[in-house]
Amino acid sequence: MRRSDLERRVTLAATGSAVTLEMVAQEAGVSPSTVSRILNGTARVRESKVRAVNAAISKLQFMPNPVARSLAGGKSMSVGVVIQTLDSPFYGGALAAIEKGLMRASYSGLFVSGHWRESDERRCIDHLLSRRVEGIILVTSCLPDQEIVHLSRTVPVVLTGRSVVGERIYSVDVDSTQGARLATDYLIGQGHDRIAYIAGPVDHPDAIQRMSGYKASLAAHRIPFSKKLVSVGDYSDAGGHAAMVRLLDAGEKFTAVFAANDQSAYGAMLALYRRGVKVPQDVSVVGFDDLLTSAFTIPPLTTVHRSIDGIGECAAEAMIDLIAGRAPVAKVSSATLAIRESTRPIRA
Amino acid sequence: MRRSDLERRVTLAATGSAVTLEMVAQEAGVSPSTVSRILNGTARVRESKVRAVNAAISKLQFMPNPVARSLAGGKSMSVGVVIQTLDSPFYGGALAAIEKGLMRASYSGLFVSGHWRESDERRCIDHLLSRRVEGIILVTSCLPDQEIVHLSRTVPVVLTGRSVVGERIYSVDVDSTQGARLATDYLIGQGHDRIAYIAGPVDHPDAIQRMSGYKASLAAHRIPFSKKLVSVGDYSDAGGHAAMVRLLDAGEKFTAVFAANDQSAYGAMLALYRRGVKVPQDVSVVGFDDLLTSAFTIPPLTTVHRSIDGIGECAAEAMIDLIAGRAPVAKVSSATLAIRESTRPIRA
DNA sequence: GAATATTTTGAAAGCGCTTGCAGAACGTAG
DNA sequence: CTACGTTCTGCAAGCGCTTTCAAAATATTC
Repeated sequence: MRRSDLERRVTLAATGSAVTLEMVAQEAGVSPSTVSRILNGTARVRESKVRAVNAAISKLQFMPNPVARSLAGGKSMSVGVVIQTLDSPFYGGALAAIEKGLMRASYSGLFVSGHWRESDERRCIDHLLSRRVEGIILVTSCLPDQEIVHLSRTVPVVLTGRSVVGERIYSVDVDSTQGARLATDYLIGQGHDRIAYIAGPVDHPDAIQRMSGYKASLAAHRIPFSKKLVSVGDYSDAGGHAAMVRLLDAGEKFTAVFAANDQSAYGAMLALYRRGVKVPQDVSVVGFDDLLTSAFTIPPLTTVHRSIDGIGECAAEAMIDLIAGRAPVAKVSSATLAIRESTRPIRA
Repeated sequence: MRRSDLERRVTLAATGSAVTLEMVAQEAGVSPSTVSRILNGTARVRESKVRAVNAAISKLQFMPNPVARSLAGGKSMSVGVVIQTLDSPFYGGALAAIEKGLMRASYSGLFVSGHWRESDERRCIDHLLSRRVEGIILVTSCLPDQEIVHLSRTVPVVLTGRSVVGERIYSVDVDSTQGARLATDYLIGQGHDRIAYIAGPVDHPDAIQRMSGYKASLAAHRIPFSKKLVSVGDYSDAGGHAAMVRLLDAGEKFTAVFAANDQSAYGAMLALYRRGVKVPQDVSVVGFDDLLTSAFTIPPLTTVHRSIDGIGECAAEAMIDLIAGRAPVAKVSSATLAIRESTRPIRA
């Protein structure tokens, strides 16, 4: 025996269950292989033995050791999830949904955050790979396409918020363009034609989509696009605030603002409030994401709603499919507009 | 060979790195044991061999397989984190910090959410145990003390937001009482004496602390406590909103409100706004938690600040200590008040 | 320089499970 | 009843690493 009895006992306690498959086999009077086969359904086994083994399992309260299982079978039953930041309500929701979807297939998620930094993201991926995850879900990754394609040669990849094509890649693309279009259309429908836009980070694929939705809507309604009405934020409250301040300082007139995400909208609304500009009386504000809190801002925010849960679960399911070698079936619902109190028709 | 070459190649690809410790040993001209020893620093090894091995490692780009490591060494280098909900900004922050702290000791976190349900929480714990986590961090668990003590016989436990004593239990207790006291004291210092309180769930240990801090402050300033000024919420925006509506409908007068957490405060402020009550002109509002967004509400919220990051990192460090068999050293900074624009001195 | 104390090292036995292979058990046909 | 085809089932060889034990190499002492 390698370890002293005491040590061993401690380890056993520390690992939860000391019951091994071998003990089950012995108890049931069959060989370990048989137990394994019953556990995994890898072969037909005589009914009587199945019963004996099941009895032994519940009697001994056996729980297969996933670590050993991974080592022997080469699969870890876990998938890595790279998220940019855990402390945003938006990503929190996505995470919760992914966890749920993964759990359902009895997979575990290893969550790590990349902080919007390519280098961090790479490190995270390495970490996950070293943990032998069976797949990686990239939630709004900031890595270049090519690198993602490369990664997909090692493990299946699911990514959200952007679209990359590849054999073992699945993009849960939420088509932000359409959502942005929806928001802008609505504003225009309410009579606004000087609509400011608070953009997301310029190099962010998702932000680019949103911007283009905004532009497309303007174009469709023959409203000229003006650079002066665009102020770049960074998807954060603070960024939205600063962007609005810049807009206000520039003195350009507008009756509505479309912010690339809810958090930017929060910041923008605060800046407006500080300058004594009333929402929605003087300026209408529309956000994007429909965070849980957005129904409770002052005033409650009109915003583009996408089912974060839906996206997360879809990503998880797609990953399970990919791992199983099946082609995932797409089915993300499109964006809708949650109309609340931060917008109103422009007065004639 | 057990698998066909093709299969094997696929598996290798799927697991990231095909380089094994044995290959390194061969390359360096030493035995696997030696490589292992160098990797883990478990014994002195001749300098020349160390160099050879390191060279081989970097040449082959070897990454030790944590799965094999776990199986052989009995440790999984991962700790389980049970959180109630991922989509609250508060918990998100805690999570991020825990992840960071764990990562620093090259541990991974397995995050699962219990949804405030005892049964879910138990299931999560079982899941984590079956994954052979080396410890479990319970973020505001709703399990009874006794069950936690029991769990600690299996793995070390760190818990936040409440205090349970036990040999392998460490409570990162944040003493919400003091924070609540701070907030109420401040309001009183500003001349308020009719201070409403929006409580958290009545059976929540943390909520009980906050409530008692509120009461203690009143008592210390000889202000009678009135049940009529207390309205129970559930820590959510919606709950805070409802609680405030009830308060307003009851017609009880107050010049300030202290909400048990920021989200309740958001809801309360919205209810106030809807009734045309101005914050802070008519009523001052104080929250608790200092969520990232709280600096961007309208008006920016005065709130009790506790370093969520600090708590999370502290929990992670304590867990590492516990796993290593060391006694964790406590060091959570106490709460402070972030004074912003939702409060003001009462006019005489 | 022999004898002894130390430090390094390698061989080998696992960790708990999966799985290829071949033998055992059963069934069926001749 | 023998021969042959099917199912079952057990044996044993790993998965990649850690660790014990004892042998090998080196250092120390007289």
